[in-house]
Amino acid sequence: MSSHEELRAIALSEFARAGYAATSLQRIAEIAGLSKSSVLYHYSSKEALLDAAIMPALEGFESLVERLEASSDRAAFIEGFVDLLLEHTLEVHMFVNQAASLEDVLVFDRANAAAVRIAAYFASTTHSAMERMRFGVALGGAAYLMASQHQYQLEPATSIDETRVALITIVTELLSPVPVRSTTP
Amino acid sequence: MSSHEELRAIALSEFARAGYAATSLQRIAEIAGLSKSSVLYHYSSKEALLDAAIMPALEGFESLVERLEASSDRAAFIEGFVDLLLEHTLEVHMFVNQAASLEDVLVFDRANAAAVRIAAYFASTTHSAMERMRFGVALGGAAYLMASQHQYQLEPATSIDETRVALITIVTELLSPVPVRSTTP
DNA sequence: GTCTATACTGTGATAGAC
DNA sequence: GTCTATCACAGTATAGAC
Repeated sequence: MSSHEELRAIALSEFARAGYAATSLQRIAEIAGLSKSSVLYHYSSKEALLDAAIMPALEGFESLVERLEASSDRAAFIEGFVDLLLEHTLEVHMFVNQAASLEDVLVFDRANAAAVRIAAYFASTTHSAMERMRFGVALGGAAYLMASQHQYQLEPATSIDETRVALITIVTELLSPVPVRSTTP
Repeated sequence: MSSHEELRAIALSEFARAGYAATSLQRIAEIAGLSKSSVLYHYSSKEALLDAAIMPALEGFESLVERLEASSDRAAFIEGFVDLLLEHTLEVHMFVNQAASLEDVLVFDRANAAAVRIAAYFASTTHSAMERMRFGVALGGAAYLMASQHQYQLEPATSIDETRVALITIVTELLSPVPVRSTTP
């Protein structure tokens, strides 16, 4: 692995674990076995390192949103969303845990904007506050679950496939028209 | 409002908005119209200020967990949980967004521990991975929704009461035995 | 491509005057 | 209770030798 790629991986892992602000270039350099200056040779600034770490996941996310807006295919969106969560655990963790505090960073701006577009899309398909909140709980909950599974390891190791199927099921249920169970006796 | 209380309120708001690490004592002092030193007269350190900001919400959370463990009353727990979310929006926002990066801070340690106790409680009542994930999505999603509603204001101002009822409904549905809709035609 | 040395800024915190 | 002055330190970033 090139120094470039290795630094990106280290940065992503440390930014996700300890937080962007709390992670110094010094620490990243130490883990890589380099000096601070060498790190800054590969990436011209700390923020450039953050950009590089997040970018692939961000682009996947943005293209997912575009496909949803173009096709309105909800089932495909849900599958793509869950797959994105599973594939980019660390980046999701960062987004969930630090998007708020990094709102002035370009790459997080774009991620936030994409999230807003999803919210706007679902808001435009319904006028019920109840359904809008179901969307929020579903997508936020799935992302949050992935983010925290990465933190606490108390689950008896559910397999990736099992996780994937369960998440798709739960999100699909929440995004479907309300079953109105109580009013059909 | 006393300086003491005012500083606590400012700190909570800034920590939640910009993040703990990214908020300097200087900034808090400026907002309060004081000097850094005066801030440090009221709270002996930055972390002491964080403790004071979070403590009331944390105690409410811990007592909620204790009541759940003692009574196993799920409905009461869900109501209490949602009410806690609505009452302590800023603190929830902080917990969701920064618990990971502040794990070495005492007050967040306790909050994390309480969250783990909830997860352990629900894990002990079922052996199905599917149900465990439903718990995670429900509680995480509700907390995440509250945290992000505070960020983006794109919702057409859902009332507190409406929000409360919707959240309780959604969480209750997710924590109920799976309806198995597809296998009962 | 990697290093040492350095500049500069901002941080949390302390001491002591008022 | 609030201030100014000062501290020691860590932060990002740059310059230049090798």
